Amino acid sequence: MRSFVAVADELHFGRAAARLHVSQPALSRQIRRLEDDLDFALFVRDSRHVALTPQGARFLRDARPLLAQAARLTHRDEPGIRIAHIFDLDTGASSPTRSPNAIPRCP
Amino acid sequence: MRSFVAVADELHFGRAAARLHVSQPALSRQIRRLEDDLDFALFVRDSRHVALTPQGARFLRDARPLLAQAARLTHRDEPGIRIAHIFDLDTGASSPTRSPNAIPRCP
DNA sequence: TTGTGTTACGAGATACGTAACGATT
DNA sequence: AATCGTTACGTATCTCGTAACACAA
Repeated sequence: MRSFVAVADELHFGRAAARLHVSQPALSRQIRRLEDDLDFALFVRDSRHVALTPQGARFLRDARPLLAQAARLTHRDEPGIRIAHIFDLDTGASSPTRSPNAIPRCP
Repeated sequence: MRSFVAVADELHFGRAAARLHVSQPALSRQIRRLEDDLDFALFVRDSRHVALTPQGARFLRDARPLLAQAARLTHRDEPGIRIAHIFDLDTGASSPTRSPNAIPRCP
């Protein structure tokens, strides 16, 4: 899906591939595989232009927030700023038996 | 993440593996890989009990809606009911040049 | 001929299942 | 002894990058 969004942004497989640090054939295959999984076409390849299909545009609208949320999940404490939820502070304090892995990422 | 939710539901690797139609070692590796990617532990394995860590519980709260949304994206027209958005009706009608692939899934 | 997307193909990485292991009850 | 999670190991599958191809401007 990340690859799909990149291609949808660039509307150009070469530039999208460079942006993703992947070869153009690999990207082409990724998109085809996604289309096979979804059972509908995401792009119309005009062999000179790349355009979103209506279904591709719809998928794009839903894919962006999903990727954003997933990124938020995965790199939760990556930046230098720690963000905590009051409930987490609570749960963290209520079971101080043994911190499973205390990785001091922000010294 | 689907595997993680299964284990979190069952709190038992064997049952979760059966539910996912995968072997127990494979599931164990999947969870470990996810923990490695996230850089924090999701479960505490007591060699007799499995429990969520506070961070695992937090991850679970966020993972469920994300998976639900992803499933909605992937099997959009799977059931017998077709759901359309008014904007999609519009976009579909505004470019009737050529339907990229018209797969009549509901005869 | 140049630019762009797609196939072909061999190589490396990934993920699985079976089997063996360690720990706990 | 039984149960439950993990590690070892060989194998099948997947995915990549390079090279070759097809097609249009």
